[in-house]
Amino acid sequence: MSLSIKDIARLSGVSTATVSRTLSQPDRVSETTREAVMAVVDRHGYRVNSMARNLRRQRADSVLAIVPDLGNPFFSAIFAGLQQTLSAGGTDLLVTDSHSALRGGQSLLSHLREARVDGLVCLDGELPEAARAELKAPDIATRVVFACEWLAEGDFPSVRSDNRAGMRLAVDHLVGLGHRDIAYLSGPGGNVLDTERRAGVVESLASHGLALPGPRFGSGDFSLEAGRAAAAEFLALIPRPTAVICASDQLAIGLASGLHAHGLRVPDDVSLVGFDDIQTAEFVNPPLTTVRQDRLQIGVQAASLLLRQLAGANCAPNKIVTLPVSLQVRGSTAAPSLARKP
Amino acid sequence: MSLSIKDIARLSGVSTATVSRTLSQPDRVSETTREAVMAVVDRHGYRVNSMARNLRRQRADSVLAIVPDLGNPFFSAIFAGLQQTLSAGGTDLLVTDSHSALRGGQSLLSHLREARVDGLVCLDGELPEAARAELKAPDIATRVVFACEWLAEGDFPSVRSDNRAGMRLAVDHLVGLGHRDIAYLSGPGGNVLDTERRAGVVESLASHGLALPGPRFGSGDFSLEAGRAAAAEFLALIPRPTAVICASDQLAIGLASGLHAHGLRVPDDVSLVGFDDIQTAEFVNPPLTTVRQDRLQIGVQAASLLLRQLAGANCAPNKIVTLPVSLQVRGSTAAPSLARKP
DNA sequence: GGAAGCTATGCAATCGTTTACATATCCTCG
DNA sequence: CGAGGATATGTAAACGATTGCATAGCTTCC
Repeated sequence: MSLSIKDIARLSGVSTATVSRTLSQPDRVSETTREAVMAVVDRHGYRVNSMARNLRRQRADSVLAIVPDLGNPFFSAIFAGLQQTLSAGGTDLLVTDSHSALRGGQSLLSHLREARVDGLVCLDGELPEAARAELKAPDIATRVVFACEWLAEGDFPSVRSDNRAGMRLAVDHLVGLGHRDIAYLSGPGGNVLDTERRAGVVESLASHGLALPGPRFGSGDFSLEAGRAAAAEFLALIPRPTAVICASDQLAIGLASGLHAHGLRVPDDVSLVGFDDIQTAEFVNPPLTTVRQDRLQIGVQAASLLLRQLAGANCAPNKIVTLPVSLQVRGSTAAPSLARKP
Repeated sequence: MSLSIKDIARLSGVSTATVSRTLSQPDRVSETTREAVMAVVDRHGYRVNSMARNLRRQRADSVLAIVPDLGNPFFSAIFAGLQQTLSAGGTDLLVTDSHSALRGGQSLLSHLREARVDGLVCLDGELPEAARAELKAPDIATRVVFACEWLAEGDFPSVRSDNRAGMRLAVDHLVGLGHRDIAYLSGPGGNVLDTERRAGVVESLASHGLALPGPRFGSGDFSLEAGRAAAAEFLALIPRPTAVICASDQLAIGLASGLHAHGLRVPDDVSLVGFDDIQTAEFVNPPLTTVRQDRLQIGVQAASLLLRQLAGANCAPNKIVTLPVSLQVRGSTAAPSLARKP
């Protein structure tokens, strides 16, 4: 079909070695030769065949990002960050979701094992046990970084937001407004983000001499529906909290909608804080006060961490990059209403 | 590093040819041999090296999706659809955005030309002239499909929503509510979606004996900011329209916010219709009436079209798949207020 | 019993590069 | 002038699979 390096060599009267060198190490050939070869290359629009090159070089020049759900818009900005950094280094980005990666008993690592990619950016912290075990093999572990979520075990390098600091901002904000009865709406049980965020809330409340109301509040995932469903649960809490910190924006938005359906107003009756700062947060009514994660930056950092790792700069074994977060104060939080106190 | 087919051959006492056949055409080897080989394969966790296989087979088993902006959450669902269909056929999904694909005078096609991918799903209809020209080369054109957006020229296969039908739904809805002065808020000039949607509006208005107000209204992109900026422009329209159909949800949401800032209420003073049905549409206040595109399905169809194309089923040269849309009626549209008429 | 047809396997070429090593040319310097 | 060191290029062996062709053993059937 298209021309190979042999054709170019023949057409320019040199050996394939010289053509190869002209293309990848131009200063290793004489100017005369270089110009002659390049002329032929340009005239015919020759491009090296990356399969052959990769086979020979034993690298794929690409990495795979695994997310829980490709359809979740939360990840877009992270992809943008990954791509931005990777493409600058000539590396391609493949994407998949855990579900299809694991379908049919497939290994999470098939891409790695088949040498289709050089490394993995894993954005899913809830992998099945079998997958976790595989990741820890010594020749694999050095090619994986986690981002956003991570594994409690295993010491993988990872990039994450400062979840605890975020919750401290949220708690301080609410306490500053005068709230004392503050609840935490949980995400998926066992999820590392949920665990971390809850711990952050507990920790910060404690520093104000406060504590969460007894029972765990919320169950299910990070979704709108779970938030909506939690409204009924909220109504049963005694004493009723004046503010709720939610494990995600989706939960907060869902909860707001559920509370509204039960006749409660935000922030008049209940203050709400989310986590993530998804685009929608700014547009719900009232706009959601939330902890903002810099998702683009998570992508950028994860990519560059992985790239360094692959380059053999095995500098820090269990390196963890923690990114700062900020509180976006909007309309869903206000001082608790005094009327309800007595 | 890891085992090659030679090692497996040696360990199981057969030739590499037999190992290869055992793995890819199991019925071509005897049961005895198959079991012996598979035992060795399983014991050592052997996986074929895809670089070598791809080089030999002259295919990459992967396709590249090119979007205008990876950070735009609009594309998430499309990626999910693409991935879902591709992975079922053992094909990988690479993603990039036009910007990085074209950076540094790179060709849009470098991935194709370098045999890194078998085909392209292009979701960007606003490619620079040079890129368009390249795409039309005969050996390239058969490996490309467009989705969402497309090129007016060139007869590429493409998957798209029924933009005109969507606008007919919008117009009929508004006219049914009693609106007669309906404006169209344009997206980027020259964008094929904008052109098509505007034409849909014009066409449908005409069938009701109506027409757009004279001057083009709106300029810039599909973004929130452009919508917000268009509010001032809207106020200058005489007579002032009672309803606006926007080229995208983002534009509609931005416009709503701009109008609000100028003291106009939606839908009391102006009705608004968007296009896309992005997640946020449901949560803005008032919730946005909009034309819903099935983005997952766009992905699914685009992937299967490309796969068929690559399989050589050159059935339909300039095949166009048009997907149905539906109108989501929400709170941003209402009958025009009578008070303003006189 | 032998030709014809299967089935199961092996041999070796091939895919398109990169690169270690060898070679040839030219320059420099004592 | 000849040794030694650059510099520029070529030769050919990988990289790890797939597959056309050849071969050997077995059936089958007249």
